[in-house]
Amino acid sequence: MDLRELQTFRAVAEMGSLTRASDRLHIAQPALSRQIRLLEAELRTALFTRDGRGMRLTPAGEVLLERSAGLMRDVDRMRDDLRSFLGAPTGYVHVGLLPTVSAMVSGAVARRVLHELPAVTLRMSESYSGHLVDWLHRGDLDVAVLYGPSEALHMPTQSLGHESLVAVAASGEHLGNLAEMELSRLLAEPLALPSANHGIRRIIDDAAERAKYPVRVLMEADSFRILVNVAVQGLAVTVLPKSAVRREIEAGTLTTARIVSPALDREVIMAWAGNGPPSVAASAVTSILREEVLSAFGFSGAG
Amino acid sequence: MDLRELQTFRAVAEMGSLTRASDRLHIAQPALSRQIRLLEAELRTALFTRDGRGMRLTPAGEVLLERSAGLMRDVDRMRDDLRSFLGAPTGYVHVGLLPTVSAMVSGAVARRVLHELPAVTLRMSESYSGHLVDWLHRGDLDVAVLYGPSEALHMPTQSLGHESLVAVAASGEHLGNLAEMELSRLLAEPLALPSANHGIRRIIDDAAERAKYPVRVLMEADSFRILVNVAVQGLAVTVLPKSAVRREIEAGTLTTARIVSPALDREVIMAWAGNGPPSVAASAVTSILREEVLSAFGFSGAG
DNA sequence: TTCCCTTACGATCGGCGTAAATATT
DNA sequence: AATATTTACGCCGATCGTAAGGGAA
Repeated sequence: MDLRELQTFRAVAEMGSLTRASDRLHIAQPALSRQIRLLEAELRTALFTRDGRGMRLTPAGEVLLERSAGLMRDVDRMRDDLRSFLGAPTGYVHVGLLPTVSAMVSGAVARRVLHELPAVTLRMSESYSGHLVDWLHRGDLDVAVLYGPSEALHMPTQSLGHESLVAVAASGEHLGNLAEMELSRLLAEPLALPSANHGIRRIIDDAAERAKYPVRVLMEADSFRILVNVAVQGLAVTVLPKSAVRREIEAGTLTTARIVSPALDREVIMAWAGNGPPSVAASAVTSILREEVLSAFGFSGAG
Repeated sequence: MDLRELQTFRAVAEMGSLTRASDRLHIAQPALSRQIRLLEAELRTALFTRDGRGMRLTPAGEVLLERSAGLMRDVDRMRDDLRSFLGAPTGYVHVGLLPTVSAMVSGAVARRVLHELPAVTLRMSESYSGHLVDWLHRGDLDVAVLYGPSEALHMPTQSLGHESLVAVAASGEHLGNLAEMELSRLLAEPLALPSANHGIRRIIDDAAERAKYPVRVLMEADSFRILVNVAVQGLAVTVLPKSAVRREIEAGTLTTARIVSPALDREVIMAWAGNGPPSVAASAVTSILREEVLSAFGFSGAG
């Protein structure tokens, strides 16, 4: 068993065909056929069934595909760490960001990593909490910025600070010049919110339920950009972290009001995949990411 | 980076010399020199310092040696598991046993594994609790039988049952024909015990301390065979699990008395290394081991 | 018939082993 | 001077790519 054979196996398994894998790997099909044959001989187990229309994994093949994934990651990370040993952090780092966080820090993080960690290949993915947590558990992400609470994540986390949520509406509409707005009053406005189980929505629903207020939304949208656009149009009021709409506030297109009775906020945390210590490169990127999040959210230090 | 290169690296690092590693690997020195050179080139890091008297690891080399160990284990286990997929469990299984347990079950376990799991290469190591726990944590052992309590081991465990300790002496000496003996009376006899921090000794010391009895030992010996021999000579009384001296009891050379006020016992547990699920072969051996321990100790089922 | 995997075979590349050179204590 | 690593070089084996063969839908 060879790392090259394993890589070939994975490509074939993912492509479902020697022909397509040979395109991706830039190796002739017969060579791949031979590698798979040798691998199956060594393991004394059929990894694929050939059905004249491609290659499909046997149960044993499924097992190998699963287990080899972690192995290949470990190898890559070890190689990167050794290369980082003398000189600059080197390697591949995959960061997960929530859309609102991404909007605030992705540009600055990208710029700083490019300048300060030139040997690091950075990948940033933007998605929702549930997905990010899954990816962390699967080891696809090195680090992610999410919203708490951190319990039940079953992985190492660090709190960065608490961020308050504000009601957001087009300037001159709905909110008037109010600096504060009670939750009960907010819930009477026409609302555009994310759908159930998204971070912000859950906070609002929980607070409303505790206070026995009903929540009636005008429309739901699972993208904070859509929500911002809807608010800009003056169609509805939405709820967001204030820093996510800083630009629109400065441009004068949106106004905000702090929500009170109760005050709504959420905890910003960093989370790491639990499998082994982070790579040198991932640690370096994490430092930058932490600094940028703290500064973008106006947090002081550790939360 | 290649698994073969990694294996070569590890051999050189452990031998401290290309020449000696070439003996062990049955490969000419220049070939090894070349492999190391290529590996260092790929990682862009010196792994060894050459000082005319051999090869010594650099700090980067130390890191690679450490991290590659887990990797190679993972590879081997994956290969074994795939080979076990169709047909009989296959591969290498390392079992750790305490001396007393080893005396009772190692023969039966070896026989059954040989017959029932012919494709498994079994290795059994006998040592004391502290060592076994270390080896489990380092991943050197697949499974071990130890004594509880299982707390603070920080690894998966299963309780097999509680085993009572008995006072052991040569027939006709010290114990007379007593079936039971109070702890206070036991402590007045000339005692041969393991030294502090060994499992049985700790139980005795703890019980004595709780009852405010002083513990005075005639001699200490960190081997249960020595203790048995000392007891057979009629020189002292010792404390052991009854099943460990079953043979001598049947031969009539030793007699035992159950210890009461308080009754002393210890929990027999199995423990696994926490890193990843056990291999197919390890699971199969574990089943046999569990059955043999339960039967040797006269336990009924799960403890 | 079409698509895809397998077999066959010549060519190339990489790695091993022997032998000589070099460096360090 | 002795010991151990590195360099040089010829040889063999492994793997690749091209081309032809074989099954299944």
